[in-house]
Amino acid sequence: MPTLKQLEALKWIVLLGSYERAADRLNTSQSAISKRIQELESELGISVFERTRRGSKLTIKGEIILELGEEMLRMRDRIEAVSSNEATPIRQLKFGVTELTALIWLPQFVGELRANYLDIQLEPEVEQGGSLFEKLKNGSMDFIIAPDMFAKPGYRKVPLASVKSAWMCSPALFRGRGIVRLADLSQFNILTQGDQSGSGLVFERWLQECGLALPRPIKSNSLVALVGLTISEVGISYLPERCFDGFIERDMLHVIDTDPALPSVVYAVIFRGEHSTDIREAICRIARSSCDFTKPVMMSAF
Amino acid sequence: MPTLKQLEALKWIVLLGSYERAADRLNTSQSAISKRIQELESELGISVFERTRRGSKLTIKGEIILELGEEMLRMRDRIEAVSSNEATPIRQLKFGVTELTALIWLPQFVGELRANYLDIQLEPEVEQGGSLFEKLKNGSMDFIIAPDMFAKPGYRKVPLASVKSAWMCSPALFRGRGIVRLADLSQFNILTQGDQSGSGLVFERWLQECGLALPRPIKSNSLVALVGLTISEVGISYLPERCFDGFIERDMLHVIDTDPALPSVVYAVIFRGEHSTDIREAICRIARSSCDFTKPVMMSAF
DNA sequence: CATTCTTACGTACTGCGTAAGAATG
DNA sequence: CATTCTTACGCAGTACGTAAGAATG
Repeated sequence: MPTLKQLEALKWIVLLGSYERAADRLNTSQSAISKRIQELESELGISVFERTRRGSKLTIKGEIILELGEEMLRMRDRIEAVSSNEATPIRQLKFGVTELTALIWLPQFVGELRANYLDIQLEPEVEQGGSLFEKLKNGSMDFIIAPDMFAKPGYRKVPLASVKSAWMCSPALFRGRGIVRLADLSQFNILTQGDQSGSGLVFERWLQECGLALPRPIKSNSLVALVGLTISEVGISYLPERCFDGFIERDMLHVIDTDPALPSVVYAVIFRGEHSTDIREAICRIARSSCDFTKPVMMSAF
Repeated sequence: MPTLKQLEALKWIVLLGSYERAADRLNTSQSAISKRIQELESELGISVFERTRRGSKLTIKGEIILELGEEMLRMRDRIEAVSSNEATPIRQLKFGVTELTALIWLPQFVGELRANYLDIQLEPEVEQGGSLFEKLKNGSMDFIIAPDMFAKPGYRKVPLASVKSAWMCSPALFRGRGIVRLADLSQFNILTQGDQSGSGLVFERWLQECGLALPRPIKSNSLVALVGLTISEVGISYLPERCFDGFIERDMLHVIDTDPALPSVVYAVIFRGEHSTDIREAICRIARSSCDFTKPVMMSAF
């Protein structure tokens, strides 16, 4: 069990180049630093430094540990920052959306938001539902627009729309019309968003319910990547319906109907804490009026 | 300075609902758990629990601290995992690309990769250059394809292509042809990828060199979001040249020529460690043959 | 021989467990 | 009065500093 002190020692040794300088920086003695590293190494059962000659160098694993350690230390700093900040001031409005929203109605939403709150500095981040929810939880976002499947009690959820997905592939892979049996899907490569994605989760549950084992899927965290890979005949994927009608018309994508159809996902505006405020209401109103998960998207370089 | 033990106690208290059960889980006494929480609170100078009645509830800050703490604990676990794993087995190939690559030539790349290495399970992640490099550093990716501006020594970089950016906006905002003075740009809202992005960094350096102060930009981490916002007349942005020619032809985007033009960014395949292997060479060869940063992208829902 | 890390050893203090006390419903 | 957290107190082991020793170039 490595401790933060050990990782902090490691960080400063690497940064300053010697145990002594690290000791100075941390207001302690060289021997203490030496011990921290020794304990780190003995507890992990590896060497973080290559103790060859004078200048010690990090081992491969040492570098990885350093990197993870630095991230942990940054989080510790954030904990301290959160603790000292009395009621964070009126910073900018940070919010998150998924790629689907970014592709379709984010501009509309941002436009209206800016029209109503000219003086607010917006910072929209695009990530998968799971990551968005993490960031909402840990306080680095003010609200998110995402599938509500990640939400637990303690959050204010305002539903926007239900989004339906369908299996799609390149017509070159499969052109069949009618309803396809699930077992027949497994002959194709499955392209999927990982379990950080709302639709990814839906898919995995659906798969379990159907009792289907899928052959080595290709995972990616990006919707546009998935669409591109699907069009390029790498495999089949489940994509939001309607949005890609442009591709279907151009015969670049083909919808596969399955019998237990893929379930829908409900998108919602989600806030930390269950209370309501004027601004929150305004955001929801604007989101509700701008949102549209069916507008066709065209994007093609393939 | 919170410690991991304190945060771990917090985590299990919340998870199991009582000090006692947390103590059991951590093989210690209730009083030890109580002390850890007390120390956590006194060191941070806040309360993490609302000590009302029987069932104590987390405070708002407490929830945020819990969340950050859990992330830290996950990282500690990863450190231990990295340390115990002797030379990770032949897991899947995890790699990262930026959105630009995902939009244009990722399918081509994945297709060729799969043709050459049928048995490998691919996992392409799409993120900004900075995040990709972090993940390469901390060992959660095998290689990345990104602007090489983040790389330090200790990495194998194989350049692919130079990508040039240009200022663009909706023709509705500005239609002027010739060369525009920089000062005149500041009348528009600037849309920018944050400093996690390669082109975002380039932009900020460029801005400093020009001595230009930019008026409250809208930051987003997503290229498609940026393009959408630009087309929707929210502001001007710097986008890769050529890729969006389709929009320019359709009069949805307009290029603004500036005098010190925006500098280019060199994309590269980047690996941890400077050595070369057969697989690495193969990856580079395939990347070099598939890559194409100029193919026009069409994507429109706006 | 100068620099840098490791070892040795005595000490101070942190954090622990037992057990009793306070709060709560 | 049962449950759950806090306090009190003595103990043990951790982590530290000083100072001397080993390695390296």
